[in-house]
Amino acid sequence: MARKSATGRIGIADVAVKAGVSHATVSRVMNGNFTVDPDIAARVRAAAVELKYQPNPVGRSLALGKTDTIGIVVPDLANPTFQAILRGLNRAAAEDGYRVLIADSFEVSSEEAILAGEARRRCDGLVLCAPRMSDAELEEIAPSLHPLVLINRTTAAAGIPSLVVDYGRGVRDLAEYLVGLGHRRLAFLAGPAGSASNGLRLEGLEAFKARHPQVDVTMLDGGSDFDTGHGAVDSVLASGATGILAFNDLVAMGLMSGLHERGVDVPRDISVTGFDDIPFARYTTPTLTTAAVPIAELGGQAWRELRALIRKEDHDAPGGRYQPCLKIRASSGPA
Amino acid sequence: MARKSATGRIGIADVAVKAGVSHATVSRVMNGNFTVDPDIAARVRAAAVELKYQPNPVGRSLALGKTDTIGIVVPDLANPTFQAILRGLNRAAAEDGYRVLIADSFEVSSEEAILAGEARRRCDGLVLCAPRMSDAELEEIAPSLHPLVLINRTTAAAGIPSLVVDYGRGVRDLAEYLVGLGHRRLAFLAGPAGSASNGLRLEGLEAFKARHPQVDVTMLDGGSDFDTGHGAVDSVLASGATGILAFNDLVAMGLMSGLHERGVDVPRDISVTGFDDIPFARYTTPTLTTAAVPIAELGGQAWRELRALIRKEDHDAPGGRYQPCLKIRASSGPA
DNA sequence: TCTCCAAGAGAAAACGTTTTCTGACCGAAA
DNA sequence: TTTCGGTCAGAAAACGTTTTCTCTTGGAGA
Repeated sequence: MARKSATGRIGIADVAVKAGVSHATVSRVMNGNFTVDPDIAARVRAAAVELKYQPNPVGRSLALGKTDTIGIVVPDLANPTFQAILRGLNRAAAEDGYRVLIADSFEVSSEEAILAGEARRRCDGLVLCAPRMSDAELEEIAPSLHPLVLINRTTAAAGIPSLVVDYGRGVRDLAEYLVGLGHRRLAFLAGPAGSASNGLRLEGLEAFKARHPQVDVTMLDGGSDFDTGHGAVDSVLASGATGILAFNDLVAMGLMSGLHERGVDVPRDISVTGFDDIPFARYTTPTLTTAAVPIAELGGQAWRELRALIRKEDHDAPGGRYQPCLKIRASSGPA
Repeated sequence: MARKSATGRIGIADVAVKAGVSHATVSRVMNGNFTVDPDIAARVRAAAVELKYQPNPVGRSLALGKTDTIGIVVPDLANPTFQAILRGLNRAAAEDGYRVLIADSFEVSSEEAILAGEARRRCDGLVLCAPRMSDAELEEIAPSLHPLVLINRTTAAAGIPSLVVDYGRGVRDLAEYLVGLGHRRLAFLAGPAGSASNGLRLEGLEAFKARHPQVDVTMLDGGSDFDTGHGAVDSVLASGATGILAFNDLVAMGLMSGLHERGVDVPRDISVTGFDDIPFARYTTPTLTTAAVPIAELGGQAWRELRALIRKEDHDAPGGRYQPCLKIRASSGPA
């Protein structure tokens, strides 16, 4: 009968006793060390199977100094973008035998640093997604979080790879596209004020305005979800714009829904564009013109960067800049 | 200057040396044990702050026999239902200071048991979401995973709380509703063959058919995503049904998109219903009639069940059955 | 036969905590 | 003055592994 340790679980000691060998030998056998006599190894394996021995990962982690786990900190798990990054990250990490621990800051930026630190200590590395904290704070804590990979944020701290989507370029491409269709009055339905990706979009729009002084671009306050778009119908109509650049696909969908309720036809009366190309964008009516970001791939790439850091490989060109790709669909048309 | 241990991190030993006390005393101070002289405690705290000491959770876990982490096993992280459960679970667990470790089986049911076992060993408890494994296998491994909470699956093994959504009831309600509108030919666009929740829906439909022998219900093969619905247009039209019960909202949306492309008007020509009431259901055109499941709440409840198990509280009425609630919207109308 | 070397297994240290046990010290009661 | 009891800090064990070090054994070469 299996003797149980204090915790009630079978430990390496139980196997050792059963097989009549030492702890060390059991450990060697379990780790495929070939300096063990085949007969003894077989005996140990038999004992392990019989006792249903499963190594305790916590003890293992302590001895090896690694957890085979990485952490991801996101501002909001409900956001499809972060969900996609998480998915890509988890898939890629799983292929290398790593697990993912979640930390959601629920958009409370003051908690982010503590949360990240705690997560980091339990893991071998960390992915920090679009942190809301200030540049100064990020730069200060970044070194203590190493190995660390940033997504949609950069920092001056050294040795921190950064994967960023070129939102500025994407929104500029969308604006150029609308102008090409003959639109002369555009409106930008902005995202959350503090958001770095919103800042990048604004920069892109500034560049656009510099090239097209004749085009009128109205800035409208916004947010990042359905309701934002749905609630922005009045201000959009009041702006007189015929081409609307929504912060993202969710906002665009909310807006289209609201416009539909008012009897405004998209794209005949107003063209609407989103951003992200979430899966649903293909299935709205009308289907949504947007800028596609290979977002799950971003998660996969984040893992590869992190893996290189964990393994201390120095690999070429850490970090990277992702170019969004225009998806022209039915929600946009001639002015 | 902070002396560094072999791993390069500051440990309790460094603080002890700095403050001129023993490990034990530092540990006591860090854990708010009041049997320590206030002067010494202050000295220890000062040393800890100066060295930026942060306790190593792995060492802590080993000593305490707990990780303050729970695991969740899902068949597919890309599925909005599981995302919502994860979100609810994570939020509720975070409020109690617990973290969530993800394990995605990618629908490979043969891997589920191993995955669950590995996840469990790193955590204090496990939530198993809609496992695809057989009843026999589930019953066999369930005891070894304790504390364990099941979602959308039950098992004969003792002491395992189970939170299930009454999909059968939901699909029956939807069917009754369509019949009430005058539909006499229905079609059910089924989900994945092995899925337990699909099984429950089928049971519900059987009950419905028993009550309405005059109604014709066609069964169509399906799946659980957009493309399934989109690709099912032909078979749906061929069935001659005027009321379509889609496996879930995603399938319904795909179907509506496909019907729209064919010029079939929903709900004038055909009524379509979904299941789940995902956030997007409110924003499709036409808005989607569906059965709402408080799915994120399910995640929260799963945490509370698990917490009770971890704390060894015996609480009343473990487990529970969730009744879907009809959301009548614009995708359904008179036959 | 003696020495040397290699192979292989056990003892013990290490990882970083918590906690029990032990012992020193001090004040109060006898 | 002695003893008892209580307080508080340090020593050491415990958690479950891995790994280094040490020791034994057997075989080969001189």
